[in-house]
Amino acid sequence: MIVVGDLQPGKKLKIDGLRTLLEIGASPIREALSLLTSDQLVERIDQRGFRTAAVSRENFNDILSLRCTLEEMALRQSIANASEAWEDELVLSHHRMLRETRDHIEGFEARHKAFHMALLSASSSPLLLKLCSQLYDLNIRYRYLAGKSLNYTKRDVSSEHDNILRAALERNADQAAELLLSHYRKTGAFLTGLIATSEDTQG
Amino acid sequence: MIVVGDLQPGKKLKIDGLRTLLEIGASPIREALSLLTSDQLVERIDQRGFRTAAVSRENFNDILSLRCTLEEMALRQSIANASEAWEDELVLSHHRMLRETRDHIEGFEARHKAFHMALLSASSSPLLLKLCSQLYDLNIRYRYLAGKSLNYTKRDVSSEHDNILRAALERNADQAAELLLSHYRKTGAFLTGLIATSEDTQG
DNA sequence: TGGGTTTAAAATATCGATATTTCGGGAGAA
DNA sequence: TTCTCCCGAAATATCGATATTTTAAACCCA
Repeated sequence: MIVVGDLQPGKKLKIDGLRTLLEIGASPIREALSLLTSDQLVERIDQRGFRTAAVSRENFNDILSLRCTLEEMALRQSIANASEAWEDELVLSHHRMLRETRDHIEGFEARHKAFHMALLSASSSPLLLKLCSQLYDLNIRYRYLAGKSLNYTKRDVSSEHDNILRAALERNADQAAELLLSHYRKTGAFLTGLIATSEDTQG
Repeated sequence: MIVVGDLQPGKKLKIDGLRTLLEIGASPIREALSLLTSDQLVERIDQRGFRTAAVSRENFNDILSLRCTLEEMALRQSIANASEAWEDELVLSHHRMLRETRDHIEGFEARHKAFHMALLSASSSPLLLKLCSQLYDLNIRYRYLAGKSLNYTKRDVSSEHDNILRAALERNADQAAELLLSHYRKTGAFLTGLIATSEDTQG
């Protein structure tokens, strides 16, 4: 709900409110919020409860920058360790993403993440993969906040994805990394503009 | 307690045991364990409770590799943003570390971390700093596990620290980064050997 | 004797309730 | 009017207890 934007950034998370909303006790909620705290999606304040992580352009650029560094690292490792099983999974996730794009826009985001994680999945570093996954979620949150309306799926991401896929399958790490980072920075620059307008809406 | 090694790696964390040990209720313990889960210090298993994170040479190298990448990035940012306040804090933390080395070995680790974090502290990326802090804790855990006996403080780290400090104060990012990474990799290689012997002791 | 099932014990996850802390309003004094 | 102090309301953090799940042993049957 935080990622998708159902809960406003910087908003106070009243446990009692969530309790009735989710129809479960307070303990599981506290536990969930505690977990999300370390994922940077929830902030904890002294003895004043929890709130959703604030958003800002600085924070967004921070995420984007880290993401580029880590994903490039992971991608190069992944290509270096490439196996046939990895290839299969990559092609499969790519196809599923395309199919989902046509049929139900709903599941696209999940497929999109699956594809990007598949690119990195042959990396030998579990820690790195986990960080990339977390940063992906932090980043996607901004995309949702910028407005689900932005039909960014219609841009030219499709061909970008195709090119990344091709480079990866060709084991061309340099090109794949360049394309991937370009892909991120392009959407990043696009979102940065949108954030500027809605910057003051945070509590 | 996990970092220092009071709780064995891979060991099951019985809530009731911790409850009597720490003399507090079960709820705070669950919450603490949940938080540590995202810090990679505690692993959660389906409905079977928690356990301390397992250790392995792969995991150690994983941590070390990420640490080098992220700290270099942070250090370069930090030096780029260097201010007089940063200089002051850096020199201060370095001096405190030296003083603690002479007087009470106990507090050395805290000072050591403070010094290393001070090096990075002028970085413009809060996320990056948080990650570095987490990775530091993961790394230091291995040092404790390898044995507190290893009087590594007597090695030659002191001069290494001096050189890093000097390079940082001179705003020589390249040299500082090289020295810092060399510093980590040297102790890393040192620990890797020790880990090999105690690898099978994990539950 | 060995395998599979049942059953009891233990541990976990959740719930309801209490105590502590924080937040906001209102009364009183300068 | 404005500042301070105090009190009441609300929310949080913790506790004790219950229910669900897991684990391990005991049992029965082949």
